[in-house]
Amino acid sequence: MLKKQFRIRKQKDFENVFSKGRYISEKFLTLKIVSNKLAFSRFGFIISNKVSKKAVERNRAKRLLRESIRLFQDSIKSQIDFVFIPKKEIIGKDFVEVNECVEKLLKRSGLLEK
RNA sequence: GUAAUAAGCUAGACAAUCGCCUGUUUAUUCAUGAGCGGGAGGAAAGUCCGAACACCCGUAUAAAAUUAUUUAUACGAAAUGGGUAGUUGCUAACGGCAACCGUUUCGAUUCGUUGAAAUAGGGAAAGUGCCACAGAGACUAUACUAUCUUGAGCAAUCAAGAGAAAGGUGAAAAGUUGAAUAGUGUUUCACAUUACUUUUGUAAUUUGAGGCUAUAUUCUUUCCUUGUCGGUGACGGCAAGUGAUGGUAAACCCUGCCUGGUGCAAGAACAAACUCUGGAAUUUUCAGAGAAAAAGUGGUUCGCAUGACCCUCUCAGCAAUGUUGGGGCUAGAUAGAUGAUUGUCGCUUCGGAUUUAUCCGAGGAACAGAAUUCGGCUUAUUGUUUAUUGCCUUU
RNA sequence: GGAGAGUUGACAGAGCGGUCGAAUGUACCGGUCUUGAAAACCGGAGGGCCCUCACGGGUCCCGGGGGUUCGAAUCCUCCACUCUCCG
Repeated sequence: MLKKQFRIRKQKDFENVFSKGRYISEKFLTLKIVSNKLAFSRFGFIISNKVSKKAVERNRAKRLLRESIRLFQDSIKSQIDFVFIPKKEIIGKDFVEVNECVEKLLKRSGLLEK
């Protein structure tokens, strides 16, 4: 789980990412990225009611994504805002599958440091 | 053994590593570290009811003021609309809960009663509406078949009228149900007498037996009214009466009771400090207009976690529930915390092995996530215990 | 978090408790017209299950369950789903 500092929380920040960012998508995940002026990277997650009507399933998906990002956090370049938008298919997936998908996305974006 | 219903309990446990939100103590570079703590439910859900709480509206009173208005306190009248509906009790309140009453269904019965289940259960004897199709007629009753009387006709039949017993239609047919006795009318049969007739026979009368039946009396039964007894009451028992009322109010409506409106996105403070005009004029307050700001205005803080709270005990009560004493503090996020990966043990399914209750391997563990709080209802759902009823098997 | 509206055939969309499996339009099928098509005109047809070689017949279905009523798409109630609004 990420600290509050590293999450995107403001409406304006989300709008900024949507208007200026580029996007990459994998099986059941879409990623939007844009650079920011801070010293660190920030992450946001959007899961709408259309993904699942049950709050348990939406929270579950969000927690898995955040846990996966936490593990990659040290190797990700700074000064980037990330927004993850999962699709319906994420419901029922376990941590290993989600983690693989996140890793693929980050590699394709070229923002992973070695 | 199995199924249904009702009630109760439960919602795997422990440990390790890496993380998240938060209370408090402490350190300093003042937003970070360290120490000690806390961190989802029985439904947190649906938002179907109710209450607390906050603001607004209206009314009344008081003060300032006396044209308006403002502030404070108290209350929620009337109308409309909405809700609710056996009785008594419980509750902060409820459409909730408990006990009882009535009704219905099923079963048992020694026919006196009794067990189980269900129950939105005021008023149809205040008024209005509706009752399709069928049927003669569906609420100011009516007359199709059949019956009787009168008239027309050779006859078939037609017309007018009577009465309310039967048939038929329908969910429902005019109205309490059934029985006994008396009895009027009508009709069938038998015998006898009289009249007519050649005879067979026909007509009338008496008697006997049978069918249908107006009416009367008695008994029984449903409802209603009155009286009386029991019960706080719903209601029940008994007695009397020249009493007799179709269904529908989850149709309008009537009656009793409840209800002012909006919801924590309520609302308050901070950032945010000012100028001008007008009313009153000392402060203060109200209305209107304007200006200003590093950025931020969908910001931050409060509301917001001591409560109709939880555990245990005493007493009262059939129970719901109330009460006495003791102990406890038990989530508080806001793009929204409670997660990830493992190990051991427990439960359980399948397969294999044999020592027949153990081992090995592969799995499984439901419904579901706080968002102002609480009381209910409803819906979803894992395992298990008890009770009742039904069914099957064995003794 | 809170407040509301709706759900009828393949699609849209009417529908007084009775004559309603249900108006009407689009789409579909057949026919007329045409060399052929379109348009126009005429006619037809909902779905599931059961019986039937077939024709045809029976029964259930207006989002789902339960109730009121002689009778429910319509009235009441409990759910499911879809959509809208509130700083």
